[in-house]
Amino acid sequence: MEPNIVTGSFQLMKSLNRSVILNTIRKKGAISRADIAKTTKLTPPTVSNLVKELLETEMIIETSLGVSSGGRKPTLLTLNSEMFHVIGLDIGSHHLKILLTDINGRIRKKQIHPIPDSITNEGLLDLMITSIYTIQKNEQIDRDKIIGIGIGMHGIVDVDQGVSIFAPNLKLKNIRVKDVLEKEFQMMVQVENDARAMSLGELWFGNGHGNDSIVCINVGRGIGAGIIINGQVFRGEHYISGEIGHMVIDLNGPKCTCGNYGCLQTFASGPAIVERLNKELKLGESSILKNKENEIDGEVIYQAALAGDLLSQNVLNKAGRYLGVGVTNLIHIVNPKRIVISGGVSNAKEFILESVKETIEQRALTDSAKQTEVIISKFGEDATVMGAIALILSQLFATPSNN
Amino acid sequence: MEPNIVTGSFQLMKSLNRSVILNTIRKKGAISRADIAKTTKLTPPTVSNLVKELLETEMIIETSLGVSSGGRKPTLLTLNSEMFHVIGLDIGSHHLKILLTDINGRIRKKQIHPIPDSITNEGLLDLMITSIYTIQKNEQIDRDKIIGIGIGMHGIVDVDQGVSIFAPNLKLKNIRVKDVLEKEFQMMVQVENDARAMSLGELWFGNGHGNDSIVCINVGRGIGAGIIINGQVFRGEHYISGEIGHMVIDLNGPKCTCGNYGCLQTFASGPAIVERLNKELKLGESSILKNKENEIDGEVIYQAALAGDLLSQNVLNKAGRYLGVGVTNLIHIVNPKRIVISGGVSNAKEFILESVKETIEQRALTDSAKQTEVIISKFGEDATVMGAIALILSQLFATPSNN
DNA sequence: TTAATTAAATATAATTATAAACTATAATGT
DNA sequence: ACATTATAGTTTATAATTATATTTAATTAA
Repeated sequence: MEPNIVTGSFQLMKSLNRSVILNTIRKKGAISRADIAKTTKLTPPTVSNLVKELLETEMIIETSLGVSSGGRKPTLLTLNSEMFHVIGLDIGSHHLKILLTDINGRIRKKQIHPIPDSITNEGLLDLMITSIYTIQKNEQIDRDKIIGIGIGMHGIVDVDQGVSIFAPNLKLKNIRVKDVLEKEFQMMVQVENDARAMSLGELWFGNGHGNDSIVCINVGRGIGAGIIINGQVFRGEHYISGEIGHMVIDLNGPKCTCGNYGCLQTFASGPAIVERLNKELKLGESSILKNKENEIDGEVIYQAALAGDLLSQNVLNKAGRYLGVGVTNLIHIVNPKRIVISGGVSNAKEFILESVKETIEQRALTDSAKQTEVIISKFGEDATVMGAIALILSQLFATPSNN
Repeated sequence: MEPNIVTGSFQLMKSLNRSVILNTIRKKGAISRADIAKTTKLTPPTVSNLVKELLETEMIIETSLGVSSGGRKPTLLTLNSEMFHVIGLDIGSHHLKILLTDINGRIRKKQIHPIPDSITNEGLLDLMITSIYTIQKNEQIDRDKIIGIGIGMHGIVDVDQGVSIFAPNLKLKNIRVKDVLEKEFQMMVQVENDARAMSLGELWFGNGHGNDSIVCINVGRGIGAGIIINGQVFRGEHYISGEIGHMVIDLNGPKCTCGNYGCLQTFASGPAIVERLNKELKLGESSILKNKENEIDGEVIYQAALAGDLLSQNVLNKAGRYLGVGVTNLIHIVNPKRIVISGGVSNAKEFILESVKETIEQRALTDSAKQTEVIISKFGEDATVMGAIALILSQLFATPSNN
């Protein structure tokens, strides 16, 4: 089965130009036909014709008149953000987060539903469906004004089939998300791994904005990366690109849940940090967390560090340095312009970020590699669900490549 | 400075279709206009028109008549391989290898020139220029029948500027290869890092053929990888993607030349293997290489292993397992369909390949990841120079994306 | 021989971008 | 106030292509 060959045709030409114009409006905000022609190098009549069609489909609207510096005032065009909407879902281990946004990614409504323990495939799909109906009815938005449903979930996702192949934290396999939701709602459905969705979210709306080659690292219970190359999510052959949690950085390191030894995850994930702190406490290190062994989690350690607890600060710093080793390996392989760190552990940015940066500075091979930008996610907890929104928008605004 | 926006135009449409047709002829060999129309889904008149132009430029020729199953015999079209040629250079540490091929990558002439010790930038450029004149005159090929010059060289290469930023083995910096050669020869010049060139060579002509997402790992004095995604060389932001030789796999491992500890290179490169064997000999291990410490290099170890020397076999096996750890890390990050191993160490394939595969089988996260194909380079020593040829051909046959 | 079949060329139509001319509108200078 | 100039946007005509339909050419098989 050959992949469809992209040939030049009138259709392609037109849809390419329509897409160029649409993206120009999206990126520049309110812009006149004349300015679109200038920035895209399309001729004014071409722009006028395609703008007319876009106005008819109500994808864009004429808003106001701009200022003139001598001459007719430009009529400014913007996306018709009131008209169309997108739904995003984040399927976590214990909660389903659902978001309704406009076409610019501005949030209209956010809801959270608990996911019962030992849920089945059908149960989860039902929960997704009812949550979508609920948010849609609450906000009274016609179904045909919703463009699509994006879903970010942990584990391994077959994006082409729209199937969650394995979701370890829910103990589920082969959930046919796309099929079921497309049948129920008759609209575009995109399913993606959480870290990869996240990275697209940061690219579109967050701290990756303006770049086209970033890596987003999700440090929480596990560690996963989403790799963006040329503005596209990079998935690899079997949808497991970016599984850096199981990158071996110490052949003689601690045993990992995956069976190997010295995976990055055993050094820098949330659980690894908690474990390290507990170990140090047992060894008799002094800390304000002494005798609170049962209450300790990531947030507690972070608060203790903020309160000046040296042991907590030290443990977080160390995690940052280990993470830095993994990040440096990643820089030497993928060499992105910017790395965005998100997930639970990134909350403790004051104690993590600097040691990651220092480690890169020490270890990277070249001056340019040392200059790789490392920043914290803009969205924190909401990174995945924003990414789910971006999944749909990136389809909507994609430049066509087949006819 | 915005990147040029790709807009639809008649030019683009036509050049896209011309490129589609040209690539169809390249891939399928002798093919009729009618079959081109069928495989590309272009209409017969479109194909006829563009074929006429391609015949006029002499890029393709009508060869023979095919067989008919009732009806007019098809006239078969092929690339005019006799007409156009490509030159490839491999700049090694001690030798310059130069190759002249036809447009299908078939070798017409190969020459090797020694590179003097302590050569200067100018000296190296002169050597490149004279080697090109020599091979051109030897084969009596007009300059306007040579499409371009591809160059693969070790170290860090700025592909856009065509500058070798740093070539450690030659102790040279900032060699302005592209500028100088383009001025001298008035033709296309492409410079690329050796491992990346190599990977393109394997993709076009070698053991990556038919794939569009492979990783080629060059294991020799150092370890470097070339990553191919969607048929394109992936370079990263600062041209250092694939520098896996300095991927840390053991935080407490041996010191590397780069200053860090436990880089993959300290476990699985040629020098690392020699060093390990010497160490074992000093510890008193029995081997046919005993008391030959001064003669030992990679080739000697390989021959000893072939001759049944257990220590040599063991050392090579171990290197394969360490390499496997690095490769597994790479699989979890880049997740290619196929991995091609080349470079000096890959000569010892009988003792390396199986242990790499076993390690992946043991360590990879998912069944599909375990199934990543691992094979040895088709070209061995000539992998880089074949890649240099592929650099030019990939430009020549590139599908246009800007006008 | 003749009908059917396949290949390729030709004529004509349809689609869309492009160029040039034109209309609309506003700011500015006198 | 009014001409001049500048800018925005539309209309019309034209050019560059691909798409469709038709024709011609060359074979094979009955």
